[in-house]
Amino acid sequence: MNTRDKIMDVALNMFSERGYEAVSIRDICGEVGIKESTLYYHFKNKKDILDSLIEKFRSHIDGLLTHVDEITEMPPQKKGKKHDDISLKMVDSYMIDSYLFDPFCNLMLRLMMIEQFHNEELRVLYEKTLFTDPYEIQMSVFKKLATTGVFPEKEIEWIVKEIHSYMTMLTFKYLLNGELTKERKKAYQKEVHDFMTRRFIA
Amino acid sequence: MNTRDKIMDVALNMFSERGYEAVSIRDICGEVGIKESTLYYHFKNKKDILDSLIEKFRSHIDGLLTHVDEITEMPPQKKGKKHDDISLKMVDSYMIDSYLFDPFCNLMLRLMMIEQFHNEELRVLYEKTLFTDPYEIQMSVFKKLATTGVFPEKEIEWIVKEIHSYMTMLTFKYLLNGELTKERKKAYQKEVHDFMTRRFIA
DNA sequence: AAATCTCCCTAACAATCGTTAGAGAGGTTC
DNA sequence: GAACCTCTCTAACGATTGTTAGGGAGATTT
Repeated sequence: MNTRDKIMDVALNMFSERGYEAVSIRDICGEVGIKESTLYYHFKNKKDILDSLIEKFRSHIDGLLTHVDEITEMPPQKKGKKHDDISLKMVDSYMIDSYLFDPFCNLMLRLMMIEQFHNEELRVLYEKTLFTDPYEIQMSVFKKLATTGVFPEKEIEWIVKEIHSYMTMLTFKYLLNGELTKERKKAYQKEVHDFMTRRFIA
Repeated sequence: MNTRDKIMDVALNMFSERGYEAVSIRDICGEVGIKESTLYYHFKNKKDILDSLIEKFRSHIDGLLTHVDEITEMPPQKKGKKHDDISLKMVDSYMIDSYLFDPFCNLMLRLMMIEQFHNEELRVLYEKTLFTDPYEIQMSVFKKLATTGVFPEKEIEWIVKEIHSYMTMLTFKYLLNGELTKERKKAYQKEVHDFMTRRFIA
């Protein structure tokens, strides 16, 4: 990892725990192992580090959304296959592993959570990433499932609201609360599984 | 309002927007209209302001929880009265007006949200106030409703989980996101009403 | 071989940080 | 009237903040 990436990595870890203003250039440089003036060779000022992190996150998210689009264009599942398979697969693989649990994304979500109240740009990104996008993705997935006839079309809106609210609550409870440990990840996954099982199988 | 209360009021407003470390003693004193040394007559140091806010919040919450206990000891509703009346009343009056919408509590919740990642005391309080307590209160209310026979007992756990997750999601989406405007409050209340209506009446 | 570019350093700048010593004005108690 | 208490002030302290000027070692280009 080059110096620039190292700075961004260390800065994100510190920003997401203590907040942007509370972290000093010297804190970051001390952890990276460089002098302050070296940091200013790679970034024009402190704000530039934050902006670069936001930019990196935006393109990361764009990549994920494109990927989700491809997934939902999959041909309909074979008959006989339980319909929770596809939804769980989508939810597990894309929403969770490469997003909520992904170390970079998880720290960025924490940073947005912390900074949203005095940084309008981050507030908008926070709302989009945690509320708008997941809801629209789930809606799109379930609308496609509906065309295969597994749900009555008119119930879809409330089914998605139910899933979305449950997963959002769990996200705040387990993934954006304290350190992201394996235990929290397991607790999160267990609750999602229980919910999906009860809602779509039992 | 005396000087001490004014300091706490201004400090909470600033802490909840920019975070504890990012707010300086001079910021607070400038807004209150006093010199820094005067602040140190009322508080022994900066941390003491935060501790006093936490203490105030704790006793505020204790009062609310006691009140909720009294409410749930109400005699069973008359037959024929729709069971959503009581739940909506409880939810509206106690969870919302005197908690989530209450200016002091709302700012404290934002402060806990911001500081939870590097203040274990606030993290624990945050988890209790936003997740544990509301869930237990709702569970207790609905268990009492069940004794009147309006719900099958065995479904209660999932009914409460459904309500709790929905309200938690809405709380983060509308009440702990941006400025707490009348529009957000209305949007929150509308979504709660729609959910309750659909879930328990339609 | 000379010149340029890349990346890091030492050393310092003015501004701001949390905090404190000590004084003074106004009211209450001996 | 002297002593005391409550509350605010002026003025300063050492430490830390973001940032910059200028230099040097090593690799690359001319």
